Amino acid sequence: MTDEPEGLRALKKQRTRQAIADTAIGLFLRNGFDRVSVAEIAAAAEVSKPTLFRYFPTKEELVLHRMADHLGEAARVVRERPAPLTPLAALERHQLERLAAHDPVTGLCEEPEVLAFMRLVYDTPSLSSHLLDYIGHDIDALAAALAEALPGAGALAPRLVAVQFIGVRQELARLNWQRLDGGTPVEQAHRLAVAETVEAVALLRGGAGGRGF
Amino acid sequence: MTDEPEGLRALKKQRTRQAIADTAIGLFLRNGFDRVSVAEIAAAAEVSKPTLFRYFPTKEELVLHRMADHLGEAARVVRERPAPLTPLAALERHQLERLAAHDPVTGLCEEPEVLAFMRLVYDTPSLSSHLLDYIGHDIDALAAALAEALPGAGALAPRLVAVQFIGVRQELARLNWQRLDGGTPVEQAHRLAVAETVEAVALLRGGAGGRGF
DNA sequence: GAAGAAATGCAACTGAGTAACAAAAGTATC
DNA sequence: GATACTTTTGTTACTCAGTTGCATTTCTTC
Repeated sequence: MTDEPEGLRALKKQRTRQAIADTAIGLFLRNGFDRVSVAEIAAAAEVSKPTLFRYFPTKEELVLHRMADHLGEAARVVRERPAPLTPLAALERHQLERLAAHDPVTGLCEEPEVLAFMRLVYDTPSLSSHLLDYIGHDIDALAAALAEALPGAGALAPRLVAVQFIGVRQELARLNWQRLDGGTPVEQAHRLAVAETVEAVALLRGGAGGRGF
Repeated sequence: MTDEPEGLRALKKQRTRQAIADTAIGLFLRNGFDRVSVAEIAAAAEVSKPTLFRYFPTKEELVLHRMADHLGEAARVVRERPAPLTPLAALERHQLERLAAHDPVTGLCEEPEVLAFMRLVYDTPSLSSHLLDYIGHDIDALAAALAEALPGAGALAPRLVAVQFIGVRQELARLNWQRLDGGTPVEQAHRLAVAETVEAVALLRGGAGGRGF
């Protein structure tokens, strides 16, 4: 999976990177993103400011890199789907599985640290703004995978479907988090999330026309 | 429409604002967004730096405020649609009208300054990133209008349809611009844009299921 | 025309991000 | 195990976006 170039040097790099990110997120959660300076973070992590920026290109990346792992997940799901499944069916199944596992990417995770982390991202404009950039790459990847899966569909439809699916997925994740953060019990939130996911995919599959739109 | 609080003071304010924005965009088009500092802009516009920031909250706004006029247009179209039209039908008709008028918002405008302006926005990461924030507000407004138009639809479906429509509209606009910027003649680009708009709305209305997704 | 309000300029500041260069630490070679 | 080489780090100083406080000018109002 991930290259482990081994050696003492690489090990220390990983540790430093982890230490910086942990320190930063800890401070952000305690005091708010805008009220912590990178200089403070660097000092708390016992590292100089230039070093900090050698590990993370921007202040926002200190937070958002944790979400980068799941980038391109939708595209992978489409590519690796078993033969009988349509792309949308595979995406739906995968999404339901992630919901059942209470995976943070779905927004449905009751862990207090995760909830606080998501609140940090959603409540900080510069973070949620940057998050949209990530999502853009996700759309690109999914569009490519869809075009590959349906060679006869042209270039436009896959792109549009990718925009729609990723947009909807993101919207549902935000909704899931909002409910949990608002105090809704997990089991209830999970039932709602499942129902909404099924409804959303049905909407994507069957269109909005039949519903009066 | 727009308040005109009259008076010599208000007039000068409008003029100053216009002068600052024009100066800034001129410099950006000439040298690139990242290679012009706000200090330069302020100097060229014969204004101090704090004054510049009293008119525009960020460097990006100097460019993007020109797109703010059309914010909430989709929501308005839905609210003011004539009785027999469904929301999607009204949005489609309006979009086709804007295309016929070669309205810059559609991306289909051959004016060299407009083309260059859009290139500036699309090719500058911090600008296209900020543009997404605008679009977010557009989605919110359309979601509200759709929920109003279909009281029985619940809260979820209107939101999802809004996400889908605005996302798709944006994608098509980018495509239109790319073609014109790449040298495609306007008439041809217009025909393609019309066809794609119709196809996109058909996709939204009828769903992706029937197309193998 | 004078009093009050609003807009501007000036100077100095904070905070993100970068560049140059020197010091230190890890790796490889004999 | 010392030596030469490469990578990582710290220090200092810088650029640039955006802000603040205060004095000054400019418009409005009476």
